[in-house]
Amino acid sequence: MHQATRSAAVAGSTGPSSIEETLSVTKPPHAGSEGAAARLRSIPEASVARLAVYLRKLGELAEEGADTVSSDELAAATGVNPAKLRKDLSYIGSYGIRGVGYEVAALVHQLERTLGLNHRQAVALVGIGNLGHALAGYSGFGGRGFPVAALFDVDPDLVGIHINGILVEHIREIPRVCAERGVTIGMIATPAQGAQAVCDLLVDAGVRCILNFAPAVLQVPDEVEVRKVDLAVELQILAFHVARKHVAAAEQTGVVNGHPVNGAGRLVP
Amino acid sequence: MHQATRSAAVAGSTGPSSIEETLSVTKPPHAGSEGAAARLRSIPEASVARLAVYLRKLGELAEEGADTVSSDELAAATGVNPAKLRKDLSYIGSYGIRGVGYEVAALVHQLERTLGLNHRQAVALVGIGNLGHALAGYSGFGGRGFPVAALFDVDPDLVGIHINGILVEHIREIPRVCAERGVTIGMIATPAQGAQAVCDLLVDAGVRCILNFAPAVLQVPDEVEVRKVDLAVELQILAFHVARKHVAAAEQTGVVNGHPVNGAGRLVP
DNA sequence: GCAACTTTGTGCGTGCCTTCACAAGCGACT
DNA sequence: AGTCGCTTGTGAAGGCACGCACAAAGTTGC
Repeated sequence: MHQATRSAAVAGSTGPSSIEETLSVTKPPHAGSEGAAARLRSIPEASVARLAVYLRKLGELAEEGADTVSSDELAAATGVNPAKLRKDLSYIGSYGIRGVGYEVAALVHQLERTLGLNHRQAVALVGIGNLGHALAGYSGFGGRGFPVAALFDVDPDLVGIHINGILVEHIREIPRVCAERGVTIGMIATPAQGAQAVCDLLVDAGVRCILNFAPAVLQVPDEVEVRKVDLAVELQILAFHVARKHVAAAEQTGVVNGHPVNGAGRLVP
Repeated sequence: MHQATRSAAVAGSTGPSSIEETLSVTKPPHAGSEGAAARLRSIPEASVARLAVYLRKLGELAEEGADTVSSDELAAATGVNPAKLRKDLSYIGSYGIRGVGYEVAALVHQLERTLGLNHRQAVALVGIGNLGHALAGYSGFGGRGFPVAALFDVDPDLVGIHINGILVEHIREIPRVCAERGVTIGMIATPAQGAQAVCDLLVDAGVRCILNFAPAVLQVPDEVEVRKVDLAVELQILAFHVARKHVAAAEQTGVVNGHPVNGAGRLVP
């Protein structure tokens, strides 16, 4: 494929690069360094994803004027097992009060610190097509500490226009612009063909975390983190469940769309 | 919360409702029914997601005129361990030829059958805002067997207009329109506040699979499958990794942004 | 027809994630 | 001050998924 030094980034729910470091908690002495570094490294990827969900709900609760929440309340509101929630929160420290619950404000603060939201993360978006245009205008980003700092495309009709006050520049400007504006996160919303080239540009520009919307598998160096959002795959997973429910229902009645089926789910001729 | 009879649908990568059925392969005799139904039910959710990725790559290979692929080739192209790929494919049956590989055309056919793509899945999209508009115009759906059959919103300025030739209708029409057009999959791209109400309408209309883009946890009956795509959470996960890499780099040099840090990653005053 | 090579299919060990269950701790009430 | 009730934090167990490594099976070459 591309190069042997590159690792394929699948980046589903189980991130590969974070797992291999997990054993570092077993590292011999290095005594006294039980601080943020060691703790951050040991949080399971699955828990990190949920921490972000807790944080959002806590924000709502804070606006409603809540002082404290119990793990049961927060778990119910976020659709999570209460024990799992407590374990998730225990990864970032003991900020709960037994017999009372968690202090909302304090927990929000700690979660934001853990998730790196105390620093603004400048985001660059490449690919101003259908989806890219929507992402560029999505208010949910800037409002949550992820200002879109740069837009890129190759289409001469798009380069030069402004979206939400941000200039669309040619992708050849990626290295310069990303360095100037301190971009830490890149989003790729190009067609599949161009995705790898854009990814290489971002990596060369020093971007180490990438959110990939293109239906392509990106090859990146080990130190780069890629997460993939694949809408077509999401729909296909749902289609699988539609089919599953369909067959399950057929087993009950023995009929699919008016045609009898045998045990193998095939139409009986 | 809403009702006790509803289960919270988190639906990350590990779907809850599909797992609990997995033991059904151990179900006593029912001899001879080792067909599609039992097989479909026992495929792990993680594998289903990868099957969709394999299918896309196989489609490309077919266009390039490839007759067969080995598991090693396909695994490299999709960023997956070859053994894992073979195990994934084994869930849908033995369609490989030892010493040769997999016949591309046959495998595509079997994957499409398993993923329920041999039937067209009509999709309804609710919420024609920023993101919804992009989704409505996203060519990746219709081209892959997921025609957008209906669009809904509450905004009177949007109801009545056409997008890609499809009329935007008021959400109060959801029950009628979804039934008429045989909608099997719903996509929710509304703001968080309205998501639950829209979800209830879809469920009442008979939709059993939902893709939720709204930053809200939906409460649904057990028989409904919800998958969530949360862009803000994706970015926060990446922000976590930015922070992690940042601290890791600081441990190497002992310096963050020109400020010395101690083992806990805090600035030394 | 036989041997050597290639590739699939899978049994098995390992490790992560989840969940249960309970001890420890904190507050309130008497 | 002591006791009761509630909630956190965590040890331990079970389940699922991953990946190695090898046997089974088919193909190619002689």
